[in-house]
Amino acid sequence: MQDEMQFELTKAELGEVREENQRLRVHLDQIMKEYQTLQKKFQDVYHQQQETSTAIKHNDKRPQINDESKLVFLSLGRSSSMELVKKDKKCSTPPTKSAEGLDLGLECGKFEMSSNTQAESSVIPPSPDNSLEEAKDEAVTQKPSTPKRNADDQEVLQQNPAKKTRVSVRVRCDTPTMNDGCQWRKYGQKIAKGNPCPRAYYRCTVSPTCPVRKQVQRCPQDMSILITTYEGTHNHQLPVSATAMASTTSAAASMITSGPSTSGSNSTPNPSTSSQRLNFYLNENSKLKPIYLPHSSITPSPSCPTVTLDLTSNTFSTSSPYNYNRSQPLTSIFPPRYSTTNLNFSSLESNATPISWTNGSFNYRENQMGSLNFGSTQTQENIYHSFMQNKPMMGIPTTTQHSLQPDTIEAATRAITSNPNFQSVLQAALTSIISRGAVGSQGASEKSGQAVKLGDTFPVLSSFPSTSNANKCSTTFINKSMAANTLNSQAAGSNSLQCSSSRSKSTSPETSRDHVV
DNA sequence: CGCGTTTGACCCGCGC
DNA sequence: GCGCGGGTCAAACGCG
Repeated sequence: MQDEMQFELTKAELGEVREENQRLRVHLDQIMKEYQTLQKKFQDVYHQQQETSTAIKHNDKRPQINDESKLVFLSLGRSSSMELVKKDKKCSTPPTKSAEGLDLGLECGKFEMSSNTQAESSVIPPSPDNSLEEAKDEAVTQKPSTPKRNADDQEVLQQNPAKKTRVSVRVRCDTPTMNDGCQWRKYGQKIAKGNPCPRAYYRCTVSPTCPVRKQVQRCPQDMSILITTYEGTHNHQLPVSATAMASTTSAAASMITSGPSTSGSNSTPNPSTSSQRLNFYLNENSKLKPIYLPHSSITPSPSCPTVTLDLTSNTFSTSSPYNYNRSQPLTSIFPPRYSTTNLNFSSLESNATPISWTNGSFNYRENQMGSLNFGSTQTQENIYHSFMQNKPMMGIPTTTQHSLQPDTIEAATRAITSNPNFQSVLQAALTSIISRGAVGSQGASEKSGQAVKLGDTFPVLSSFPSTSNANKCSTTFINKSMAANTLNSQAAGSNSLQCSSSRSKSTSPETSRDHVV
């Protein structure tokens, strides 16, 4: 009798879960429709803007940057760099609508990134199921196995400039090196000029033939900042814990390698070109729709392109992310021979540090799990706001939230969902959360705090009609998603952003396969 | 003993 | 051509 009763109960529960799933699907469809409508609107608006900017561009006599000389500066945290703060405060050019509040606007006019133009502008073909790491792999594996330099090497370098792309990561870290999950062997140390701190040279030892090297150096301006520069791409399977950083760096590098076919002319270096536009293109129905990224600047240089991911905390005190001087390059802290592009994903909050390297590990603050601060992430209004009120994230004072325009959220969503490179960066960040959670909750049940926290992070999911069963359902959904994501990023090195909130809104065919319903 | 680090020497590119 | 500086090599050394 008891068994029968339980069977009936389970049956009823199953029915409820099915109903809930049904509701969720309807809700998802609705959101997708709304998203498509909004995206279409955005396209129209952007198309108009593009026409205007193209006209301006044609009149612009500034020389194009050299493909080989790009240093992209991605600030995923909040940089304490005074230079950045100063530049930001100086900025005067009004922001583009699409970038409002996001720090995703364009600064570097000639640096255009497009997932669609990757194949054209780069020798590295985009790989659908491999992370951008793979793309870099192809470039790097062309290197001679011997580290000795020779004429052939130089030839290859010239033929394949993308191969020398570097990714520099700036993080606050007390330990001598940050633990990125990979195995490194130190093979040299040098005192670089202008920096009292020695620069250490490491080689990847996971595979004896792995060409990847990294340089670790303290920032001369702020000793607490560790600058790790990665060069090359692993030609082997990465440890799970290493995938996050690897995909982050490769994604960033891919931004460069997928860069401008439009910057073909190798003009002479000109500081005036520093204020250029950094375009992320939205891929929508085969049309390229750039998103503008502020805090980006490029100085032409013949040197190898370097991407800098700034994961330090940013002490922006300005209330507007657009009050920077667009004519001012951000290259002051970098050698002038490198061009720089700064992609600033910083939060404007002064007390929230989403990413930190503590004890040598790449960590998101526990109390901010999954909180990717693109501008004022805490203020993802509408669907987010009620969620936040009900379940404010620990450590994030909701009372001090900045007001974020709805179109800012839309722009962010589009940026995330439309550009694979951007997605990869985010995916890497998320992967780091996931892998960390996996480590921290080994053997834990499906309803571990990790999963719940991750679920909490995604407002779309959390805003779904919720019942007690629905919660179970959503949690399962999230866990499955996350498990799939982890698998994707580990095994296949998926290039797409494995973010539930994004996925639910994505309409691109490339990402549709990631939809989990 | 094996592995990783240290460190001085060497190589090479670049600017003058 | 020369000097400088970044990057790499490899012997010596230290540690488990």
